[in-house]
Amino acid sequence: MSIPAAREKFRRFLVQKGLRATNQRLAIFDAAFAKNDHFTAEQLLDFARQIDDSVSRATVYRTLPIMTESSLLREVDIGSGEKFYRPNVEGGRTQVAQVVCLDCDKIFEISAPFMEWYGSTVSSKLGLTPVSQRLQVSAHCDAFRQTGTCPRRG
Amino acid sequence: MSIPAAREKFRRFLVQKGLRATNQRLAIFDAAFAKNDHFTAEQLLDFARQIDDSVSRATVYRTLPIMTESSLLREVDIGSGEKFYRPNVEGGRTQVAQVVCLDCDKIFEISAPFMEWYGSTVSSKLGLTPVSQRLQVSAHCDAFRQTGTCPRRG
DNA sequence: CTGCCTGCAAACTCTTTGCACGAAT
DNA sequence: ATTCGTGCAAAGAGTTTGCAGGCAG
Repeated sequence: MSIPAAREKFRRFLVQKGLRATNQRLAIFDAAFAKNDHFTAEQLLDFARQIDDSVSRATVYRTLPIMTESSLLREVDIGSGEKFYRPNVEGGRTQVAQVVCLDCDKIFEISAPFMEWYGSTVSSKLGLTPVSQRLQVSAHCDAFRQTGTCPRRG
Repeated sequence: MSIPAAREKFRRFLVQKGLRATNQRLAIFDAAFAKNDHFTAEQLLDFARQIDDSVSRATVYRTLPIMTESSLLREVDIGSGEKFYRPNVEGGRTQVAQVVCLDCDKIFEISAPFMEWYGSTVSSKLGLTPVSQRLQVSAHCDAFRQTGTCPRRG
């Protein structure tokens, strides 16, 4: 999905929910989709303010759940105190796992379609219906261990 | 591993690390192992105080990492603001996935040995060495959806 | 116009930390 | 004795919320 198309989808989602397409919400959208990488709420605030300096922290925190619910953003919790978000360009149907490098502080995403099967199998045994599944691998960087620097770092 | 054996292991771990086997640390241990279920830091504090009412919140928070490092406890982060812990009776070698029921608020643990394989496979492609992996399934309770109550709730 | 949205700042939750006292070795 | 551990309370990080004014529909 292209960025303009996603922007239109966001607009439509807002209208459909009886919400208003304010400048701030659209600036936050643009900030989120300008970088194709993971970001925190704070980073998103900084960037959204470069587009519209009236955007406040509160509005960012209020907009993030809306964008997550509309599956324009995916929430990525790596258990580090703060949550990460990332544009969900594919449309949100793909199952992905995160590989978090403890040296680079980088988050890689890997397709992991078997997760869905696993969730269903395990849940049905417990009398549950799966909603979502998260697989996360924490790892150390080989290059960092050998040379003391990580090529991906920065 | 029996509870007395685990208690002895904890004592030995403390001594070996040059730490002291204080009454508070042992009360926290006893509280953690008295219930065979997940608990939060706050719940552990309550329960430890029933054993030794001099235990403070700070000491609980300072003791939890020690017990986690000694692999007597396992940390379970379901991305809900607060962390959960659970006695690691088997010894910590087993790979487990968590199934979290969104209706019951209960955490089930399921053996998932393939996770280790997955972590290694994916990490090596990225030039990383896996340290740990977490798989978590969020699900709704079928019984709750049909009857409005969940038998496991409470 | 009406009512949702906003920024601000205060509140909140969970966890960590500085300090002076207290206890284990 | 010495040194580490403790409770207390304050601080900290990240996020949420109450309120009075502002802007979209």
